[in-house]
Amino acid sequence: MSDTKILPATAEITAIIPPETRHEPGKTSLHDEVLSRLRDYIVEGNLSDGARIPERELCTQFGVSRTPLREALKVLASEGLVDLLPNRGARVRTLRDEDYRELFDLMGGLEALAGRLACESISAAQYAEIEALHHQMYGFYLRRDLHEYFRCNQEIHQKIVDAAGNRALAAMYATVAGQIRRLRYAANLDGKRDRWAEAVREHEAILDALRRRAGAELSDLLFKHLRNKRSAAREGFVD
Amino acid sequence: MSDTKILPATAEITAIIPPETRHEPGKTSLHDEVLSRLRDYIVEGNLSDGARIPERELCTQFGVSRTPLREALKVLASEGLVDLLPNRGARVRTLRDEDYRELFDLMGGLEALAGRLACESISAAQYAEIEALHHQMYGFYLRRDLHEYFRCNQEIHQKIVDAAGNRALAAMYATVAGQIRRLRYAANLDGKRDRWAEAVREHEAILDALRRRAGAELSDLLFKHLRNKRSAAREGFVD
DNA sequence: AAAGCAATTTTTGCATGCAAATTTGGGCGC
DNA sequence: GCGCCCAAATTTGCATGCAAAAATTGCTTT
Repeated sequence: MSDTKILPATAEITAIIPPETRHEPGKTSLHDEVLSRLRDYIVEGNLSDGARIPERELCTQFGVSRTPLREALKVLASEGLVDLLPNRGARVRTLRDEDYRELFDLMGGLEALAGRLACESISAAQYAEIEALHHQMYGFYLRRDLHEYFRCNQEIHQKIVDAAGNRALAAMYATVAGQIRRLRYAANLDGKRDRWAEAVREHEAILDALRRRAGAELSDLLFKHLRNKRSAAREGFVD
Repeated sequence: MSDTKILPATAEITAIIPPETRHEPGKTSLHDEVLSRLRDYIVEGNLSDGARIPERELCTQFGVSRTPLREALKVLASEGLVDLLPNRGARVRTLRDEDYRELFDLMGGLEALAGRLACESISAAQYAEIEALHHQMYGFYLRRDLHEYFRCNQEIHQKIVDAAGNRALAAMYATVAGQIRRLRYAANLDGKRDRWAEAVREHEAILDALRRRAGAELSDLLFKHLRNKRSAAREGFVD
């Protein structure tokens, strides 16, 4: 049996929408509401790979008609989260190894760019935040707290992207990160300690390059860091 | 004159779609049809910045109902080509200087990545193609044929992206290129000869790095090349 | 006349309807 | 039992209907 299955295909998605969200004054369109909810739901891995996305069922769960739901599905398909089969409905996109390989490289390219741009414009306060996160993360590494380490790690990378001050980049980064995030990581560390230690050393070099505002160097470090992450991901570990 | 007409408006909806598209094996849905037509139409600059996109009119022009058109608009909005104003329809997105700055940097980052990846996997034949294009482009430079030079230039950059062999990257590149392509360039070269000559030299360095499969170096050259292009674009010239 | 304002028209957002495509569930021959 | 075929049920793609939100128009008041 596949342990990637989080919900059975027929599982109830009931009560996703707290009733008040439909009446509240912050009146976003139903389309936007459905779009972000469904995206989050998929990104967070609540639907298994290749699972059929039943329009009618989701309509009742979200309390909307098919029109806004179908609009959301088209957008999610353009983001690469969903496959649309002509006359055969929508499915959660299944990413093969090759797709993950490409996405990690793309993420590496985007982070490399972010690092370079961040060096041009990062403020002292922004740098200090990242440095603080780095030390925090190091603490989790020493304590072997993988979960918290991972959270810190993600936040550091996100803050570098933010520091780049490029909204177009941030948007694309979010899309790629969303696709990758569906990958589940092994909690078992056996045989992965080396990679973890290496990742921490890489992060130290990254922080150092950022401190020196060494854009091209940081760019290179970040790409290579993601490359290594890509290899490690295949073993089920992501730093 | 408001010649926003894409297809002749026809009373009979059934007659609009060329028959072959309905029977063909590669039969696309109305949604996809409308999406790519409308995207091309906008990318090619046929609609002016900020122009209202009148649903009803486009529906008659494309010969479809509002449903597939609205689905296409949502996707185009997520691609950044269109702005959706709540209860007030869709407009062609107006990009300010700051947006172009960001997009050129993003493009630079993507091309930098493409160059690096291309160095890892490009075939001799692919390299030869690019080299041939480069020489062709040089010819147009010598003859001061800006239009053909520009076409060659674009093709070279596209071929580097293709050589990277990364579909996720290619898709993002296409999206960014689409947004940037709406920028119109001046045909007047006065005072831009220097930048043109510099761009040609940059291209020579790029080709040389690619020949040597010097990934990190090529990556850096490409980013800087795009940075210079970004500056030149503000003067109305793009190499 | 210009500014306000109410009535009308148009446009938008979403729900629903309908035909065509697909899936499902026998029944039948082998 | 196992495949095959065909009718019923479901699902999909798109058009249309309808109420609410703008935009437009025409009238009034100053």
